[in-house]
Amino acid sequence: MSRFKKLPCSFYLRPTLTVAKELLGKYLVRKLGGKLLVGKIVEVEAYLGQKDPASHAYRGKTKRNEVMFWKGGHLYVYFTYGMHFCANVVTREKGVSEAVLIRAVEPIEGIEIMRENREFTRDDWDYWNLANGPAKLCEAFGIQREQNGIDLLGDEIFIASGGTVPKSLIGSSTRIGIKSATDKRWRFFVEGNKFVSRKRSS
DNA sequence: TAGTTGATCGTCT
DNA sequence: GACGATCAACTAA
Repeated sequence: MSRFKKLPCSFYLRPTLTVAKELLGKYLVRKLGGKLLVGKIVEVEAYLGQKDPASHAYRGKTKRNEVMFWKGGHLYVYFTYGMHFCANVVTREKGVSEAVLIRAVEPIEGIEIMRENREFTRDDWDYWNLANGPAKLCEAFGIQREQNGIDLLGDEIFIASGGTVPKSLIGSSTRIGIKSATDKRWRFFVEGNKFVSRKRSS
């Protein structure tokens, strides 16, 4: 799959807000059972560790958020609400607990596999609904607890270069589902893209 | 169509 | 013992 070129480690070592914006338009690639799942990233949120009251790492390192302190280029997967997983890309150098939450992707390849993973049965659910939310994305891509701490420079899961979204098309807003730090507009998404979460269908 | 709530459990206080 | 970086179903208007 030379079409999908893995991003180098250096991509993840830059400032988190920069990485967050540049992740838009890139491809999330997941190898699962010999099949390839690919989605274009259209929505992310930045979590700036100790500077950010909404971050898991705000109060310091714990067993749960340990991966956020690792070197950029790892995957931090956490379990929440008793039933959901969310995937983050760890950024910056080792010891800095910053990460980017991947909130939504546009399915590109392996759509049938994603359908199976999400157990789609209803015909009126179209594919734009497969991964337009952090927990749905993880379900569709088969990302669970075992993928916590995985190396994004490996072959199982990685981010591949793709189009870069022009600044004029990057929208920002407050982050979703959190109650603190609502003055930080660290959610970024592709303006007008129908695969972004929290958009009503019509 | 907008607002509210139940499901469900690992992690932290 | 309480709550959460969520989702989807349900209720009211």
